[in-house]
Amino acid sequence: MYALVDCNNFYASCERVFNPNLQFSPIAILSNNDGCVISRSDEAKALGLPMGAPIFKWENFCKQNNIEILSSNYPLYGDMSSRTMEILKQFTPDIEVYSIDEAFLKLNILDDYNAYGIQMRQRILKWLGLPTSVGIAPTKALSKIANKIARKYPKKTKGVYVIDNENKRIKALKWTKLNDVWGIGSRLEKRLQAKGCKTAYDFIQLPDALILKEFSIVEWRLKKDLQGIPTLKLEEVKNKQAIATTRSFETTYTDLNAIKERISTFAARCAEKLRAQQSSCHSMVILLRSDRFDTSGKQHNVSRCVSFSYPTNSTLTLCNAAVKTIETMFKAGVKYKRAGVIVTGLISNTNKQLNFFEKEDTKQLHLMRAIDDLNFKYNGYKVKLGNQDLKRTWKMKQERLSPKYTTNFDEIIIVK
DNA sequence: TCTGGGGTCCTAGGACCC
DNA sequence: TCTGGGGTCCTAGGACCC
Repeated sequence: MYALVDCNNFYASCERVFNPNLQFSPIAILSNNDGCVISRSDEAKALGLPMGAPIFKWENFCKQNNIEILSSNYPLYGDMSSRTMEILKQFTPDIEVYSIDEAFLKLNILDDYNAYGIQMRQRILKWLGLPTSVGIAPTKALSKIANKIARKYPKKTKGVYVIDNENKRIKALKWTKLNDVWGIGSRLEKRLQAKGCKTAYDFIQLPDALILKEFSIVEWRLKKDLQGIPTLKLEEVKNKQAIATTRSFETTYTDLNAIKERISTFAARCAEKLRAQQSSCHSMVILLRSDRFDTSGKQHNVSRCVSFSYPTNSTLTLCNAAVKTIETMFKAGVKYKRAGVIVTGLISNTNKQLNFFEKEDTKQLHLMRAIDDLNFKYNGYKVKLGNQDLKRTWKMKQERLSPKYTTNFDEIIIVK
């Protein structure tokens, strides 16, 4: 059996743990740059504040309804997340950390799955103060649905729901709307509706042959999983395949130089992330996007891939390539709103293959180590390249940030 | 004035190989 | 008139996830 353990309203719940004043008030957490709402407490949901609401349009609404608005505090959430996962690992080593706030567990116990789920839930609540929902079923896709039921009916289920027989499975599938199925997004929902499907149950009535012919192997696997035939397995902990640094700008840019400065910083950040996990990349994708909300402006969305002759994690190499590439992508007259760098083809430093004709520049390796050491030592005062945004005229908007209670001694909670 | 960011997986099509 | 088949690798783009 598989269990899916999911923290309820994770970001909002993390804030509550350390700030009792928020215990009963509606809360909304904002995205980077304080742009839109990405997490809400149950009270805020009940008031009608939608997910993804751009805050500038909903500011008054929040004020009228006394919704507390907070900037996102990723150091706090990341730390609370790893504490949650540590607790779950006490129950089984077979765990897949699926996202910051949820994990799949493979359970091999003989009886009473419900009691087991209750135990997991209570331990996380008691030790961390975080409420969770637990769904248990024979497959991953079904455990997602069980989880949704537990979440939807907290009183009746006490936060834990187990699908352990055919009746429950069929009932759950008929209850689940297409769009609520894990793996069915809005596009797929439309295509399935055209086939006459409304619920997950309707979807699994479609014949295998039709699914393979008109959809793909992905949907076929999903169908099997929903039928109770385990097809989606627990994913091993594996190295990342890509590392990204992408941002929306706080304003739009029409000036190539400004974009070059930003893209150079994104590339530098990717290089730092690579070095931190002791790996290198052999290619890099540069993205450039115009303002999608500016309907009158010219739209221009491009991405371009660059390959290196041998795997690298040097800030110099990545920044230079990124800046050179962006020059070829930029179109004058377009208002650009977002850009990013993604490094792919990641390989561990210990077994990277060098090019036969070129020697790895060891000087650069030493330089990078020196830069990383300095940046670590003088936290906040970074050594940067000349083509990065040295003046740093922009800054991330985080006007309502809570303290880093668990990861910074200066911000630790004070008990009076 | 102000609309997130970081990932994964799949497919199609082209280039190239024997 | 007739011109194979099977494979890999790469890139771009789409869809989906939280």
